[in-house]
Amino acid sequence: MLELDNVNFFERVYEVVRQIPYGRVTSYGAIAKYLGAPRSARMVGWAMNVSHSMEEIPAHRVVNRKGLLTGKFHFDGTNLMQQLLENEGVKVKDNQIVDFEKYFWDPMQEM
DNA sequence: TCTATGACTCCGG
DNA sequence: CCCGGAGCCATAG
Repeated sequence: MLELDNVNFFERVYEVVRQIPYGRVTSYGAIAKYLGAPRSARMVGWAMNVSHSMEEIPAHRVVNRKGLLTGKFHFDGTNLMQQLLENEGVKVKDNQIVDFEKYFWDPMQEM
């Protein structure tokens, strides 16, 4: 069966996430909006959920609009997501990125 | 087919 | 910024 557009949507999500520079972060909504589906931010999250079993996607660089590590619970370790971000020089406090606006990477603006 | 759910976001208070 | 409520939309059962 030929894959539908929603599969391309997933592939595009992965591609955008891979383009996130080292030490930078973005939000689900920004990616969704970049892909032309600003209302499908949740689908981006779903894409991340199934992506961890595929190629190595830096999902830890994708957080919600508040810079909160909402997906940390989906990582193996309890604080693995935070550790990965801090390893890239991103400060994380109480499951939230410090100076989120400073590290924010907007695909619409940067690409 | 319908209902529930969620790694979201926006809006009003 | 915090809280509660509503909108959105693909997936699971």
